[in-house]
Amino acid sequence: MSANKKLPPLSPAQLTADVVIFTVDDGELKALLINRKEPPFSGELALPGGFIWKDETSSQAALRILKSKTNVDNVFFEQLFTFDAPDRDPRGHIITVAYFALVPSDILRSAALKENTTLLSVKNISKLAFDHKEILIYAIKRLRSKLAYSNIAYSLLPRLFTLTQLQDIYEVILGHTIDKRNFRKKIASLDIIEATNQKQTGGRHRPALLYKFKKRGFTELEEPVF
Amino acid sequence: MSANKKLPPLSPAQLTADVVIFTVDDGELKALLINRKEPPFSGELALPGGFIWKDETSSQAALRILKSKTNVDNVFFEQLFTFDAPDRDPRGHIITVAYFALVPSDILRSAALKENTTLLSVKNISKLAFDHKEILIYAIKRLRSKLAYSNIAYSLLPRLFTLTQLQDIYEVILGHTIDKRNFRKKIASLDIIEATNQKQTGGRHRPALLYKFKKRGFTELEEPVF
DNA sequence: CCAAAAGTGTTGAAACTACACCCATGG
DNA sequence: CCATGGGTGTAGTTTCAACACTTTTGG
Repeated sequence: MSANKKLPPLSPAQLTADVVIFTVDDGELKALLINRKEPPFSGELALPGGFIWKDETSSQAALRILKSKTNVDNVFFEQLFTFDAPDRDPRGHIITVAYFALVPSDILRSAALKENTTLLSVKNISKLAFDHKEILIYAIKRLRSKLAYSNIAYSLLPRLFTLTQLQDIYEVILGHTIDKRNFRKKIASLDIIEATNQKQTGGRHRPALLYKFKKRGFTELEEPVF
Repeated sequence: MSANKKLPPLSPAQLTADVVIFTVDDGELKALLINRKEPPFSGELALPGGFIWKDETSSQAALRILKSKTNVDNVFFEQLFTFDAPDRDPRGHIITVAYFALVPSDILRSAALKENTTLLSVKNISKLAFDHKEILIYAIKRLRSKLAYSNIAYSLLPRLFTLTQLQDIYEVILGHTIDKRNFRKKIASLDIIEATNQKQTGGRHRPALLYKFKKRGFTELEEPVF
């Protein structure tokens, strides 16, 4: 912010917001993608995103985009990184503030029923429009470290859930299996969830106790969960 | 990036880059600040920063600013966060991509001799121009977690240093003392530094062995250093 | 010889890892 | 009664935290 006597030409960049919307579904980490109908990159897959409007912050724009795709806005959501490589958009100097959000799979599955929208396992995403693959890789990395050091799993599960469902979230995102007894001991010691008196119904096996998060909102942890 | 049939008005934001330049000096964490000579916030302290020029990325702008203040550019440096609250700059909608850098204290001390430039302990920074206090607080938080999980201390020390100097870095930034023997055991187990055959001279006490980082470049660690 | 910082090991506590069997339900 | 996933404890190992004295130099 220092003053310049003779001002050099300033960057006329336009601003967009892109949102990586994750869920864990069917044992896989998936992201919501849009099948682009217009150039550039027509016919390719891209992250949901759009231009930031006047009198709107990037965070408001990202939330608007999230809500337009999923109808939810009370989920975990944070700014990731700003991408501004000069050649990232063929239309010119367009920079993007990337965000990521975590949404329970039942909500995202119905969202993906909309036209042009798909829910894809990150393992099967080979190429995306713009630099969106790079954004996605960055988002996965951030997701892993946030999951290990916070309670954000609350944002991937329904209000009531079983310990096995919770463990699946951790195993899928961290990418390795975890011993069931050790996982339960660790989660109990973190004091972030509590048992309810309800049980899961419908399985042909012993019904699981249902748990809930003590706080459905971001809480940082002192020690990692595996 | 979805196409809009009727485009709403887009944000005409201008872009700046601000850089939090840290050092550890005299047992304190300090940041390089500029005494502003022109409005807005004339006479107040601010982070070094400036408008992003045409055909320049935010990272290039931040490095340009860093180099103009310190004459170094081979130090640890990364993007922090993008701040775009609509009222953050009284001149209008100006958003900033914030970066942070770590510079050895001898270099920053001479840099701070320039006019309008000062090196201030973060404990003594009460108020800054714009939202720069918020940016500084965010940077300190990021610095703490990066320090604990990487080798970035290399960027705060000369090429050769003593174990006590290294320990001081950790104690000052993490904000608590560390047992000397435990610190040395932990650092040794991380395998990121190695002893040289040189010794520190000049103290009226037993000379300390000088060490160097095996790699002077960012390396992520698996386990935290305290 | 004195002051000052460098350097070095051990022990008890806590946390982590690996591991196997019984339980409750639906079909 | 069988298949399926739910639920639970212990022992060995590793890591962590606390703690005090000897060494080397300069003045």
